[in-house]
Amino acid sequence: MIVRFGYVSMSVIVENASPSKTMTATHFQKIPDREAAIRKLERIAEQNLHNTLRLLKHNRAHDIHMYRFSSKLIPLLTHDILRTWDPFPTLKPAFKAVGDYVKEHKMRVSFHPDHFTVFSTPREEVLKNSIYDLEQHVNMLEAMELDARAKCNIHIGGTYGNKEESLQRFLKQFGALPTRIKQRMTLENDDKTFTSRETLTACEACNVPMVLDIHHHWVNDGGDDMTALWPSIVQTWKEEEIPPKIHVSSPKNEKNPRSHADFVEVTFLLAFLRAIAPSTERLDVMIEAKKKDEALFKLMSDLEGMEGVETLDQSTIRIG
DNA sequence: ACCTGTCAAGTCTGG
DNA sequence: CCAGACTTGACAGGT
Repeated sequence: MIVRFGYVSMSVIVENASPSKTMTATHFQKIPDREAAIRKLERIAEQNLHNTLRLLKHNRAHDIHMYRFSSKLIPLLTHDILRTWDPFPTLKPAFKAVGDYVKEHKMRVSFHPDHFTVFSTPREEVLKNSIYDLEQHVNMLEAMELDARAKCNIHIGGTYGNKEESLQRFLKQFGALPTRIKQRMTLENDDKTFTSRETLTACEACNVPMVLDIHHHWVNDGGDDMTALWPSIVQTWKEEEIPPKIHVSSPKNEKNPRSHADFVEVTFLLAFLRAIAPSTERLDVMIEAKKKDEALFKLMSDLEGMEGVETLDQSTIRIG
C-alpha cells in the first residue's frame, strides 16, 4: 500500500503566509465608503490566495502532494451583510493561478467547510445558510477550474435529541443538493454524534465517499472496529479517480481526549495502516495536528526505519 | 513588539 | 429562554 500524507490550511514553517486573513463584520460596517470596504476585502482575499500559492510551492518543494485549503480565503463571503457581493470576477486570476499550479503538479486538494454547515438541522434558516456556504466553496473550486476530484468534506451534523430523525432529515436535505455540489462531497464520521458506521450508512444512501477520521472513531466508535468497517468504506470510493482518504490526529491529553495534539502519535496510526495494507492499494492521510506541516515531517521521521515501512519521498511511504 | 478580549456562523448542556 | 462551552486563527485596540 502506498500512503501519502498531507496537512491542513496553514504552515508553521513558512512565515507570514496566512491564507486566512480576515476583517471583522463590525470593522467592515464602520467603514463609511462601502465600495472601498469591499475593495479592501477583495485585497485581503487576493493576499490569502497569494499565500495559498506560496504554500503550494512550499509543498511542492517538500514532495507534499495533498493539501486542504483554508475555508477563510475570502473574508465575510457568506455573511448576511454581503449577500449581494460577487468577488469572483475580481478574484478569478488569483483563483486560476492556484488551480493551474495544482493541476500542473497533480496535487490533491480539498475544502472542509466548518461545523456551521449542517444538513441535519431542523431550522430552515440554518439549512439555507448551509447550502449557500457549500455553493460558495464549490464556486471557489470552479474558479480554480478544478474538476470533481477536488472535494468538500463535511459532517452529518447535530442529533437534536433524536438521531434517527436527524439522519432522515440529513438524507432528505443533503440528498436534495444539485449534482454540481453533491459530486464534490465527502462525509466524515464525528467525534460526538454520528459514528463511522452511521456515517457509512449515510454515504451509501447518498452515494458519496466516506472520509474515516480515526481519532474521531477512537472517541466515538459506536462499538465498531474500524478495521472491520474499512472494506465497506473503501467501496464508497470505487467510482472515484482518487484514493480513499482518512484523517488522523492524536488526543491532546487524557483530560481533553477530543482535542488535537501538536503532533501525531505514530503507533496508533501505524497499527491501522498495517491492518488495512493487505487490502488497500493506495491511501491518502490528512494530518490534523496543531503543528501542521511540522507534524507531517515529524511523522515521516518517526516512520523512517519502522519495520515494513519504505520511504518513497518526503511525504510518501510504502507499507506491507 | 506584545498582550488581551473579541469575533459571523451552530449545537449542546445546564440553569 | 439564555449564558457558557466547545475550538481556533486572527483581528482590534490597548500598552
